[in-house]
Amino acid sequence: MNPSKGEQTRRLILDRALTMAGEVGLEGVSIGALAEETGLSKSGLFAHFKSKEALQLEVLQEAITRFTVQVLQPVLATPRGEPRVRRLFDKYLEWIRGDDARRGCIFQKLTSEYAGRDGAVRDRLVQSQKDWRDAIMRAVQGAIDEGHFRRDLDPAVFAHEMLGIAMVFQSAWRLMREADALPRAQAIFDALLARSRSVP
Amino acid sequence: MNPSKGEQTRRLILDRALTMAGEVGLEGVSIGALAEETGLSKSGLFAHFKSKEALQLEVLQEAITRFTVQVLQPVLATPRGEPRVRRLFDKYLEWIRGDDARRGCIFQKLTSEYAGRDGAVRDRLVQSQKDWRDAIMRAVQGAIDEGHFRRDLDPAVFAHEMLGIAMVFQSAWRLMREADALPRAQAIFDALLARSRSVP
DNA sequence: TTACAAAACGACCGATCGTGCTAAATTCGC
DNA sequence: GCGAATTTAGCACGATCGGTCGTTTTGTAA
Repeated sequence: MNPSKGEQTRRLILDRALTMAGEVGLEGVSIGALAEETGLSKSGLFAHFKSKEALQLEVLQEAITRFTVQVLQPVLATPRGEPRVRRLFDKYLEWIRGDDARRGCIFQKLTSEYAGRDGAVRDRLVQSQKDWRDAIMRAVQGAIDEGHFRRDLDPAVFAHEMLGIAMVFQSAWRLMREADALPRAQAIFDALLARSRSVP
Repeated sequence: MNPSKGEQTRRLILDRALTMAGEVGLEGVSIGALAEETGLSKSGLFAHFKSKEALQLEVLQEAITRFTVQVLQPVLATPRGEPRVRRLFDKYLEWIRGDDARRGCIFQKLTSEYAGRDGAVRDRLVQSQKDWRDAIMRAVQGAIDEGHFRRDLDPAVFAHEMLGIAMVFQSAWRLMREADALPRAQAIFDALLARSRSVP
C-alpha cells in the first residue's frame, strides 16, 4: 500500500472538508464538525495541519486540482477553435451543477467570502481565478487564430461575458432553483458564440 | 423627539449589522460583536429581537429598503425607455461600488451564503431577487414599447445578461481589485445596449 | 414630580470554537 | 516480530457562540 495511512486520512479529510466548504464556506468549516464527519477526534484531525489557515489553503488547492482535472484537462483534449470554447463552457456548467457531494461552484462561494478579506487564502483564490480567466482567453484566442471567431473580438470581453452567464446560472440554479436556468444559460451562450463568429 | 429611544437604538443596530453582514455574511454577524460595535451589552441588544433569525430578517429587510431608495426610486424618476435602462445599470453599479460603510452588494454575498440553505431568510432573499429582475424586465419592456429596443428582444435575456455583467464587475472589483473593472463593465453594457436597439 | 413602562445591564447557561500537550495506539521498515 | 516512527486519542485551556434570567437604569406621560 503505497499511500501511507496518514496520507489516506489526509485525503479523506480534504474530501469532506471540500464538501463542507461548498455548503458553509471555508471559514465555516469547523474543526469539530469536520472531525465528526471523518470519524476522527478533533485533536487527531488537527495534527494533520499546522493551523486552520493551512487547512483552508489545502482545501482550496484540492478544489483547484479537481477543477483542473474535471474541466481544464478534458477541454485541452478537444480540437482547438470554437469546439474547444464550446466544450469549455459546457464543462464549466457541468462543474457548477456539481454532483451529489459537491453542489455548486465552490470558487463562487469563496469569491463572495473572501472579497474584502486579506491573507494567503484570498491571494491563492485570486490567482486561481486569474488563471481560469486566462485559460478562457487562450481558448478564445485559439478560435480567433483558427478563423472561427472575428479578428476584432476581444478575448477579455468574451471571458467576462462568459463568466457572467455562468455566475447568473449558478445564482438562478442554486439560490432561486429555477428549472429553466440551464437552457437559458446555454441559449445566451449560443448567442454570444454567434456574434463572436467571423462573417463567412 | 418622535422616534422613541428604543426605535433609535434599533436603527443603530440594524445599520451596524448591515455593514457587518456585508463583510462576514448574515450568519457571521454575531450578537457579541454586534453589541460591541453598537456599544450595547449583549443582552441589551438581544432584547430588541426575538431570535437571531428575526434579526437577520430585519437586516435583510433594511438592505431591501435601502436598495429601493438608492436604486429603484431614482430610476423611476428617469424618462421611460433606453434612458431609464441606462440609469438602472448606472445606479446598480453605484450600489455595488457602495460607500465607506457598505462595501459591495450585500445581495450577492447573501446569494452565495444562502444558496443551498432553507428558511425564512432564503425565501425573503429569493423574493427580493425576483422583484429586482422583474424591475429590470419592466424597464426593458418599456424601452421596447418606446421603440428604442428591438421588438424581438427578450427582456428576460437582457436582464440575465445585465446581471451577469454586474456580478463579474463585483468579483473583479472587490475580490480581484482590478482597476479597470468599472470601465470594462460599462463598455460591455454599452455593447449590450447597442445590440438591443431597434434598427433605425 | 411621581408612577409606570421601556430599555439596558451583568451574570450566567451549555455548547462549541481553534489550539495546545501528553500518552496510547497503530503503522511500517527491517 | 521488534523497535522506531507515525498517527490518533484524551484532556484541557481561554474565548466566544446564541440565549435566558432577574435587576437596575432610563425615558415618558400624567
